[in-house]
Amino acid sequence: MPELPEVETIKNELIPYVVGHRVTDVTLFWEKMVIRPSIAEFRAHLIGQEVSGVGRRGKYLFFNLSSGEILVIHLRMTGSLLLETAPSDNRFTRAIIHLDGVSLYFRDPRKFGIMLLADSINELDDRLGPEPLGDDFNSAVLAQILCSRSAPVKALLLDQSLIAGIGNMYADEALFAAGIHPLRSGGSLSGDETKRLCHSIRQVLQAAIGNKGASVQNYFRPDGETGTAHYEFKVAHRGGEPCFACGTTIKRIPIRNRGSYFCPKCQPEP
DNA sequence: CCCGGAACCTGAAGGC
DNA sequence: TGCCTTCAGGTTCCGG
Repeated sequence: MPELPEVETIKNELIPYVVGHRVTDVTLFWEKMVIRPSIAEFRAHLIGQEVSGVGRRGKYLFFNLSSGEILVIHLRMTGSLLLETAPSDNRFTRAIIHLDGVSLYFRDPRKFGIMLLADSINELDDRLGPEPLGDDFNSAVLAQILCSRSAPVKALLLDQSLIAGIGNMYADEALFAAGIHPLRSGGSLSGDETKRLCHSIRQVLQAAIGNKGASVQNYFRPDGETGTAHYEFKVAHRGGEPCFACGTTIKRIPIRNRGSYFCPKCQPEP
């Protein structure tokens, strides 16, 4: 599942291959993935443009185009962007962005991924909370986000309009690192707990970027390689296994229809 | 505004 | 062996 560290890794690894190159053609095998404008306009606006930069906002990846427009891509759950000349398996290729010199294959078994053209980055900023690794994110900001909320803190961490980029895996990891039960209501956290959670969020995301992301299920880097961040998971996807800290069996419960993993001893009940 | 659940999708895994 | 059900989760939409 591409979350912030995975999208950051993809961005970093795409830059040397696409920046300064021109879009020569766009092939679409699953047209519903283009949100706007129309298919014809999407292709017409894209073809001929030079990619002047690649960026990330939350879990969104975007390409700056010489026209000033922005190509926005969201990989959702199973999407990947592969730099290939001849993919060995084209079953799940939903689109190909042809550049002079290289082709970018948008692979997505579940067809949840999307692309769209935007006039500016402001369109993303309007619906997204602060970047958790940005200078403007700190425990005071997090306290403001969580206070007076009755929803489970896990659900709040997953709300992209509150904080941008945290997904199911890293929400579980950050809550474990801070020793906070995922069902605790946002408003119930003490000042000390909020500080710990803020630090844990940043530490967990930064470490995962250092490991080039976590390859559970369908995440691949542009060269087809996997990341190694999942080898360091303490609770995520470890249901039924013993906690590394205390030996207690890691539990899994549904929160907002998401599997939530935690240690019942290290993260005491609300 | 706030909260929770369904829908969008389809491969993989487990049950019988 | 094979059919059926369930699970996976990022985002948006809808109802209370």
